[in-house]
Amino acid sequence: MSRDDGTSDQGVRETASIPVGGLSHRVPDLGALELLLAVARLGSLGRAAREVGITQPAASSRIRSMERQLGVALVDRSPTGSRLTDAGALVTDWARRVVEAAEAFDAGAQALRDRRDSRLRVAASMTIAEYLLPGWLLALRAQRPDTAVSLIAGNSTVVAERVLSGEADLGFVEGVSVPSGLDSVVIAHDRLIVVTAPGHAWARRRRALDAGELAGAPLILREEGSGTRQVLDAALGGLARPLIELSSTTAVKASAASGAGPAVLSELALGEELSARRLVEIPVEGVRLSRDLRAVWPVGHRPTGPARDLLTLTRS
Amino acid sequence: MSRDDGTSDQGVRETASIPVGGLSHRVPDLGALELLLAVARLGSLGRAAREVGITQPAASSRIRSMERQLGVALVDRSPTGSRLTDAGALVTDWARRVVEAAEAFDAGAQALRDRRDSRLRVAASMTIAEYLLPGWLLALRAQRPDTAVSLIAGNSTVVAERVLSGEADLGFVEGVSVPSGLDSVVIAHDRLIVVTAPGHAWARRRRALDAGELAGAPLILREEGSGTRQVLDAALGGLARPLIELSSTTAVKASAASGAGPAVLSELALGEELSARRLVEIPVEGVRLSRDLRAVWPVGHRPTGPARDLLTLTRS
DNA sequence: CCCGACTCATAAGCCCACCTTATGTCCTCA
DNA sequence: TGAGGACATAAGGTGGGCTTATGAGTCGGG
Repeated sequence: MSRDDGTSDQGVRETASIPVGGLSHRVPDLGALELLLAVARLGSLGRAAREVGITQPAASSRIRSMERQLGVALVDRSPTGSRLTDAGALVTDWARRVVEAAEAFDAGAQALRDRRDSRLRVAASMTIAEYLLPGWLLALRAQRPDTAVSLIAGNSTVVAERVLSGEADLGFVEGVSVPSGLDSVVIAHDRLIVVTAPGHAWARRRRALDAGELAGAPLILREEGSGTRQVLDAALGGLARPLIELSSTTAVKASAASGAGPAVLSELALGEELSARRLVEIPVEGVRLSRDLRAVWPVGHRPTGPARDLLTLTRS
Repeated sequence: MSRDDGTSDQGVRETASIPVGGLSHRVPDLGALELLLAVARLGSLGRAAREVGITQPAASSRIRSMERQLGVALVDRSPTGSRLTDAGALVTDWARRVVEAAEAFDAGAQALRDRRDSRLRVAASMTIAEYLLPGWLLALRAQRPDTAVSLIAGNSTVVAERVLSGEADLGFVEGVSVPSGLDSVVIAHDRLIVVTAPGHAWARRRRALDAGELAGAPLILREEGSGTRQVLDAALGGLARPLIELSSTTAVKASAASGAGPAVLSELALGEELSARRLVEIPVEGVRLSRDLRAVWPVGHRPTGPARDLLTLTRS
């Protein structure tokens, strides 16, 4: 009420950086987005309200304030029910992606929480824990809703220790060699790929890059010591030449997308950027940039119960 | 409208609702996630607080309550600053994806808001508006922070009308033929792909599917009338055999991922599912499942100014 | 023809989550 | 050893969002 959003922002003085003036003031909260999805699915404010556990007037008001916030009518109300407007359908689709990301967050966080006494204890490398595990956990939850999962993240050594000591029922590691004392199965392949902004010269090449070209070109990279960097250095024989070194995958992606140069990243980190063409993949040949992702367990003790379910989920 | 969602939607019970007891009670709100990202980046609660426009005690309390909610310590506080714990690093990465989705939501919503008088008015097909445009707008905002964009979404006919009448400065359409009176350039290719759960028999095939096999197999599909369905029917000569018909792309993905059968979807909708191997692509040959995505403008009036900037962004 | 069941909207009041200001404690560095 | 930064704690205000209670429009059937 007191905050009428006029044409442009009310004085947000903020720091120098260009973007971000408080996302949370312009984007409805997760509860509201969930409610919107429920309305889309159920065709009625009242039923949607019941589904998310609030009363009908609360839902009505919440949708209305969301419409005010966005400046767009989202639903057509009628005495027979509510349907999304065209704009509403679009907004709902965007909302769905936020909610899906939140679900992945939740799945991961929930596993992280119950360090102890969970029915299924998983140890995983950072990359796997970060990018793959939340999705697996969502799938597992769909099959076995009552399975509590706990997660320990660390490097291969840590994972091996936990699995061997029985602190974890199942482990996931990346890398070529399997720690001794463990049986394993390959569940996927992680591949480092070279990407550039669509406008970069390399994006118009016909030929694939060869090892020499890749090693000779200045690249946007994660800092030395990161897993990604290690794989790349190993593949090139320690020759990778950094144009910039950044400390987060996101920073590398943003930098490459803005045209600063070619970057090398795990394909796991690049789902949307590639399909939306914010970045394009540059073929490379003659360089071994892929490594296996493996599930591991103590020799002879094939996973059973929930661990076996999870393993099944992850395998092709 | 080539859209749907809703008409006889009421009957679709979706997947048997899994758990969901209110995501928003288990996931911190967007403001808290933004704050966490700021802490990760700046290494200090106080500086992070300043960046997001709150006071240091507010930030302290907010992070603390987030840790209580998640049951995990996220940051190591010290008199010299704050660093993420291991768990915190993981949570921050998951949080980043939520925030990124929210940024895309915001970019889209902002364009949707200013129907009138914006400096750059874009008309786009539903698919493009849904999946590609938010990303482009984020990129555009990075280059030209002060460009206000408005968006009209509709089918090819609507887009053509708006562009020809001057109500839109630039249009984006999908499909083979370009409406007359418009010049165009291909900016990307949308491809329908066949996907299954990793455990499905097709996922172990060696050979690519041929048209006959695809036409003969019962598929999980969007309902008749949807854009996706039209392209598929055209490619197969109207022969697509539905195993289930669902009214949203998400429902189709979920159903396929749970192993119900093979599905056919636009690759734009499948970024993360593929890289996380929740779904795997089944190669197909002998069927034309791709269509061009084109930018369009009135014959002879090449885009200038912000429209040209946007166009440049979208092209390889 | 009107009653019951459904839809959504409005009004009034409560409550808690979150913010702010004002302090205190600990550490580091010059 | 004192200045300055970083975080924690305490007390107080405010508003957003919830609830209950009610009203109004539409549909369909006895």
